[in-house]
Amino acid sequence: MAIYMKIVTLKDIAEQLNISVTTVSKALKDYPDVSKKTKLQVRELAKTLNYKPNAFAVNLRTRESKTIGLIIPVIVHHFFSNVIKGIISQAEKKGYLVIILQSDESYELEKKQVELLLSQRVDGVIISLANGTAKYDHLNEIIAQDKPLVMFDKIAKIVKCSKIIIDDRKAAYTATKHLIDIGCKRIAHFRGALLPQNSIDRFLGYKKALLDNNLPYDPSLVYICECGDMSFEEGKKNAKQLLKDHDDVDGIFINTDLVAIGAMTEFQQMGVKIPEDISIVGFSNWFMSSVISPGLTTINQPGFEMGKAAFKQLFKEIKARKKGKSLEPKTIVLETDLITRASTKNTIS
Amino acid sequence: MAIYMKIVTLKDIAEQLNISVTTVSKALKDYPDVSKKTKLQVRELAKTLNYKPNAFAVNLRTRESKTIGLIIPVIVHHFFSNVIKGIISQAEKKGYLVIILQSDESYELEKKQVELLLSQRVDGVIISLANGTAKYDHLNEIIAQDKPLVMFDKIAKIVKCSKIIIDDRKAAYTATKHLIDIGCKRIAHFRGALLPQNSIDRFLGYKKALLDNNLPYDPSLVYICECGDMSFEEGKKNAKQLLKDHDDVDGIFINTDLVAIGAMTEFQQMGVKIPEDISIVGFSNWFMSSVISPGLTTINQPGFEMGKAAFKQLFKEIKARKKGKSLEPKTIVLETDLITRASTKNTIS
DNA sequence: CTGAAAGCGCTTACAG
DNA sequence: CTGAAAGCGCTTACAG
Repeated sequence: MAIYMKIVTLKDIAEQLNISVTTVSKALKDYPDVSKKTKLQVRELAKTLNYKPNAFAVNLRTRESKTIGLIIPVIVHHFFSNVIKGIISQAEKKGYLVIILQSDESYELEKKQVELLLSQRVDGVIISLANGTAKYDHLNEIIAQDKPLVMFDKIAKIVKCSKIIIDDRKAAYTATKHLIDIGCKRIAHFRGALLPQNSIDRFLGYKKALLDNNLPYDPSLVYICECGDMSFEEGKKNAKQLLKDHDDVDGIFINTDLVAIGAMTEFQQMGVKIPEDISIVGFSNWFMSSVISPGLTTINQPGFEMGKAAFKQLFKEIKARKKGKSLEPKTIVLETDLITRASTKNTIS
Repeated sequence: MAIYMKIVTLKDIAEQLNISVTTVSKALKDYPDVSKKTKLQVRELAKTLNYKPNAFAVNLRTRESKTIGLIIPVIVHHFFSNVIKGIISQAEKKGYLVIILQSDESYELEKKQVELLLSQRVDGVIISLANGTAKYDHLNEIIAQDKPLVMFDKIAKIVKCSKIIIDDRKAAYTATKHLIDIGCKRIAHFRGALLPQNSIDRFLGYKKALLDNNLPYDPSLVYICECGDMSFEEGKKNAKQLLKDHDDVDGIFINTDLVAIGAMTEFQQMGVKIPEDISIVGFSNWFMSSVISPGLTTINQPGFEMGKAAFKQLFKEIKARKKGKSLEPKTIVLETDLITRASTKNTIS
């Protein structure tokens, strides 16, 4: 019973007005060499018939789809979903659509997804690497096809493309220094996965803060996670292990809030008091961290801004390519800050 | 210095093998009327040259893009990001890509985004309506173009398309009944926005539970939110107002966990004890609700499953259309359950 | 088993 | 100011 609309093409408009398809096309695109009268007629009819250019044909002709691809490790994740939001909002402003894929921290999946996006001929790719990614052929293929590629958060330094990051080493240094400043002497670190550059840098920042402040660096205080993406559980597990291994730890710098919250949950169940017995600093500033109790001191990582910056950079590179230019890869470093809450002792009070 | 790869077409392969483009195309698609020998040759060369069909051309010919559109009110949202994950994971299995747009609870934006998706000629659309959506022309246009449309969570009953929902009325009834069972006598309700069907149904479930259990229904106990998407703040605001208006309330059924968490935060700051003074039940079972203290009793809403079901239904309809059939719209109701935590008094202990 | 041809719906260089 | 023509890279009905 529904009234199905016929899909209108340039040809339909041309026939109804008894002019050529060429002229219709030009009129709609406001070419200067079409008479005002014709333009008006064409536009009016196009509106009446609800004409929409067939994107498939336009894509084929113009060799661009106004669509970009985004690959992220996890979607249900405060930081990453903020990045998605940033990318989408910025893309929409410039008339671009975003195809989103989730690599689930798997290199194999990530590789397949890059292939998929390339075969869909997206105009560019934004990616945050899976923890498992240690080979970069799939990324180099994007570059070899002369397609813009922007990495953010979990990057590979060796890949020649633009990157949007924070200064992970500095942020981790600040986080650890805060623990030192409030008097912690034995500071552990839950670093998460081994591979990603940001986890390496955060570890280095932690270590440097210790050494700069005359605290010994003890490798047995650093907990690595071989697991996949079970952050909350990982925090609980590490916390339990830590209590067995070391009874003298008085502070922990934990890579990622979700892990920190897992650890706090475990500690509270075991009767360990935060911050009286152990002070905790997280990383990322998930919304959750502000509503749990005690509130979690953490490093604020600007997800939304990273997303915006990533798309802006990608867009610049897309535009440059259209003009036949090629931009030098650029690395943009966004600011972070320490947000102190009740999970670390307040020296003032 | 980078080695740019030439993009290979069927024509390139055909020329190198001295056969026709037709045969190459058929060989790659494993048509039965091509000799084994030719097929082997073609495939091998295609592989060597890293041939990838030009999706733009394929789309134009086949009139489908293997891409669907998804419009959701908010991305940074535990429930919705789970839905996204469900849709993407299912779509990937079937070789479909997903373009995601965020309506920000705005009808105007949502309308524009539908236009965008239609002009991109996606193969189908999945949507959860903005709170502000009260007109459905844009949705009917999708249907008029004979494109599959699936709604989930925030639906419009009047639109003739498939829907994936939960039994909101029943779930709200269960939530309210739980408050009654543990002895609450004056139960308030934060219903959120006025328009969306699910908020209406949840309100009706709340009301019915009261009446079925001989508790008077008092409209002044129902708090509506005219604001946009500021859920946490909304909870705080309502909680504050509630304390001013009514000092006898002993239970609240709050639409959406995030609002509930805002309310709990406010109550704790005001010295109101949960659950001793007021018991609280949320809706949606955000991860956060399990780690705050006290834990929030809530209704578990299966976001991931909803996403999967939504794509599955859309896929069925896409397939049916290809065969020239048209499926009757189907409404799928997923199960929910009550998860009791410390925010409601435990009658057993 | 192979291939010439038409066509999907646009855009644009070119001619008039 | 207008339009015929070529072409983007495929797919497929049809002929041989």
